[in-house]
Amino acid sequence: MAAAERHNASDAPVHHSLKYSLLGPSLTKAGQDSVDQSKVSEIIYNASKGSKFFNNEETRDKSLTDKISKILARKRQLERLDVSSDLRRADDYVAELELGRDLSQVIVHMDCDAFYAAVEELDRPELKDVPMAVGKGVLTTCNYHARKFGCRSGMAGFVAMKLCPQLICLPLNFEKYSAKAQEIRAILAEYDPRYESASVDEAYLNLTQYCEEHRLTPEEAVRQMRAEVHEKTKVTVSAGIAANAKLAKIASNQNKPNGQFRIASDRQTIMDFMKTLPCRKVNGIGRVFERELDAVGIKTCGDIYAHRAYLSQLFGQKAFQFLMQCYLGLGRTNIQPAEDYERKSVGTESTFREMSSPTELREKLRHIADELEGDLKRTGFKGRTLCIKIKLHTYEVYTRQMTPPFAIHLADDLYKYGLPMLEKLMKEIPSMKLRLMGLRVTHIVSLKKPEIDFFGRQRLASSNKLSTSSKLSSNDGWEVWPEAEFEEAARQERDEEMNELEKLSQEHEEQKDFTITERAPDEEPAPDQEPEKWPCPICTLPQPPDDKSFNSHIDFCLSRQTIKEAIKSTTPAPPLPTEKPQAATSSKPAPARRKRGRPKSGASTTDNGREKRRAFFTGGT
DNA sequence: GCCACCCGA
DNA sequence: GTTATCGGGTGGC
Repeated sequence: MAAAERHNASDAPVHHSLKYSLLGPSLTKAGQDSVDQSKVSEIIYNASKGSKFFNNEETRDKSLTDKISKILARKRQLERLDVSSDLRRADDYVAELELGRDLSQVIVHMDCDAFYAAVEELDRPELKDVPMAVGKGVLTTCNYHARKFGCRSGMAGFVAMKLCPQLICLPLNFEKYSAKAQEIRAILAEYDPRYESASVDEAYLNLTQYCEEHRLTPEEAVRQMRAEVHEKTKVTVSAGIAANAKLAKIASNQNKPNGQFRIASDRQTIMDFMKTLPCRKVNGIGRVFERELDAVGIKTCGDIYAHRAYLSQLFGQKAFQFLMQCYLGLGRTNIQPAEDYERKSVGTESTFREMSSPTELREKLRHIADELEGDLKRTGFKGRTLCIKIKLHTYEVYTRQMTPPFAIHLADDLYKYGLPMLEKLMKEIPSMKLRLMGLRVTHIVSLKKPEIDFFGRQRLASSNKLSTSSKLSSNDGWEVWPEAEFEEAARQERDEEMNELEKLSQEHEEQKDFTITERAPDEEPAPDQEPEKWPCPICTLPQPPDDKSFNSHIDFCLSRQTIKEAIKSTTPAPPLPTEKPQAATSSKPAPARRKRGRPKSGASTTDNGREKRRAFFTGGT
């Protein structure tokens, strides 16, 4: 007994960061201000101790500690070096950002309070007065009674039960939640028809126009909107009002639940607000990045400035830019429907009881392939690259990818190309026991005929809003090109891609090892073909799309180039990620074992109620 | 330019 | 007894 206690006492301080990490990713969420975190932490720690999950967390914690000591060593090194050029670059960047600061928009982030739990409470009002959570295994959310006990979203169910034995856990009912979400969205649309849903229960709105037209202050408009939502749907929402999305998001957490908060749109107010704001409050800074920043002496966004000369070298260019924008309180002001964002991948994965038998694992893969086929059918995509993911019983994760000779979407193909990767992993990791398997396709190709624009994004059903709204970014270049011409060009490009794909597929069926035809420049054109120089020097299409002549194809390509250039040159600041062409070979041998990458990214939205995401590290101001 | 891995929501 | 899905960044090669 005494020995055990002594042991506890001695290893507790060592595990300080681990305990903090075990508190979970949603530590900054509302409702736990009055909670004794150290007590909660002890309970979680003791409930988890010794489990495989815990051991994995411990490993991760150690390697993060190692990584941090490297960062610190690098920092000490930099402090002895001449960083004046980095300092100047940082100051130039600040000046540039400051020039682009836009305080003219009224951006609102609205967030439903404990949404899933709130919806369940509507059906069963008696649950309002007791601690209750939604989600089995892992809590998806919980009501404010439960939060008083330290329960939080993302927490393991059994841990939550340790914290609060009387906790009632309900199963998820997504249909119910999306139905309610639709009711709410209908109201949001009255305030901003181009509102952007960030997830089922969150949305961004630009109320600039609404406030002007109705002669309302932002506070009044938001109060009215929240009241209307509450009245019509019986759900309470919190909201943040500010000059940009990043600030609005932070503000919406300020007076939760059922409250609102405005950060006034003047520079000094914003700077003062950021000065004392803990970094972790910013969307995109999670547990890991928080620890890294803390280690170099950055706890609040205000602290960032003093370290500006080192950030790029310590955390990378993107993180540097992101952090400087945090310091200045800058964020994006363009709010747009989630459908305007381009999906990049479709995948599925599932956790199961540990298994190691090759036969069972193959069956599992087949099942996942079936699932993915269903998802691809529903969403209307094929994928050029197939990725497999496995999680061992130790929680170690491995991924492998390969590129089939043509874009795939059928379960048979998903399985056929996935299996070799799985088999190879089984060889590399003797007697491996798995707890999760997943498949995902990337470099996806849309099979949907309708409305795909040059960038692969879906266009709006009703495009009139775009051209008529004067306030809304007239600088994005859309208006430059007549609608009809645009549509036609988009249609052509679609058709060409389809043709190319079909060709590739057929080609494959005929000859096993297909390679992109790369003809030597001096080679003779095939006899009965028109004078041409395939592959196309502009779009690299290997051969004539359908019955198009080379010249007409070139015309099309050239016009498309100029359109793209026009759009690019009229598009404002943020350096968009460069377009990445695709093509790949099969998977490589596995060096394996842990490494650490850099953080960055986030935000999720839904198309039909499902997930999607977007970047803020790249997001402009 | 691809791949594997990691982070965050 | 610790999820599922997606986007993005980094570093190695």
